[in-house]
Amino acid sequence: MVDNKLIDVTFKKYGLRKTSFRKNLFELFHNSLNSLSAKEISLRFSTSADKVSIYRALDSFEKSGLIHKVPDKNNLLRYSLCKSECTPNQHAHDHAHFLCSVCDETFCLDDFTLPSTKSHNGFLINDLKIIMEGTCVSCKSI
Amino acid sequence: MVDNKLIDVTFKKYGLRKTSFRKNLFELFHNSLNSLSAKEISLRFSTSADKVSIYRALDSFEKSGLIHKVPDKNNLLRYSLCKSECTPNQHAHDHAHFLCSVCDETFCLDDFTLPSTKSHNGFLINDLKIIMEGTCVSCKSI
DNA sequence: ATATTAAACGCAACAAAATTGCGTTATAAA
DNA sequence: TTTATAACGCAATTTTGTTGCGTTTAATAT
Repeated sequence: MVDNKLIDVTFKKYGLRKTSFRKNLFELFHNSLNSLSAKEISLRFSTSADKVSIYRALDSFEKSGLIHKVPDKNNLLRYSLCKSECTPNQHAHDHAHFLCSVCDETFCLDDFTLPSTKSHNGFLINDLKIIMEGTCVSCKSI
Repeated sequence: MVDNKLIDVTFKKYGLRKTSFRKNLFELFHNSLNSLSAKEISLRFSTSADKVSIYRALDSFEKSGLIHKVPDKNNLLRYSLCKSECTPNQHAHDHAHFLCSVCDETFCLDDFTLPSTKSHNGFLINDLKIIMEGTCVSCKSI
């Protein structure tokens, strides 16, 4: 369960309306160790949430800078909670993403440092991502 | 236009049947500077190619090691021609991928070296990709 | 050259993911 | 409390990719 104060502060910071659905969605992200797809979100809601609301909420959360897209093994839309430093315009994701070949989950490896380059052969680089594939900690030990 | 000898050699190497459709598809990849999605392929064929044939050919080309999946800005299946060193089992893609925010195209940056790590915090890394976003050379100069 | 066999084709149907439209409801601000 | 607007929820639609299956075509053996 997430503290009401955190919800207030967060929603205010990101300029989001506090509807009960979006508060639940935020809680879900907050309590999830890794990323979420629309389908996973749908399954985790007891009261069946409309998929359109899910998609629109995700879109809105992303635009505000609260969550960010992460890669997915099956090309699904998939999101993770942003770090507190992120703003709508500037995301501070200096971490790598890890896709587990066994469980298909996506993990953020927060402490993996990315190379910092601004351009390469005339290509202007605004954003650089590292995506790893392999076996995650949990699946390794099975 | 691609030389018939190249087609012969390539299809033999990768164990592919020389159907007229697949020869055209190979030519298309060979003449493309960057990557192709199923939709783009479809549009580039004058004689409307069946989409199922496109998907199956792409799958077959990929499995043989002739082409490889590249990331796409809109979560589409997207492929690029492999380097000659690639085999069905082992791909030698030590390059970064660049996604242009303006034209949505994906480019392979062949000479961008990737870090080589085999594990991180208990995660076993089989494959590591770098994806850059920004403005490509062509779009920059517009 | 011809027959054989197995892959590739092409069409229809299907499935999953995501989007659009629109009238209704709920939130934030005036 | 009123008002403007964002969010909701339902249906319908679009887009992307897949499966099934009978037919065709290419590679191999005869």
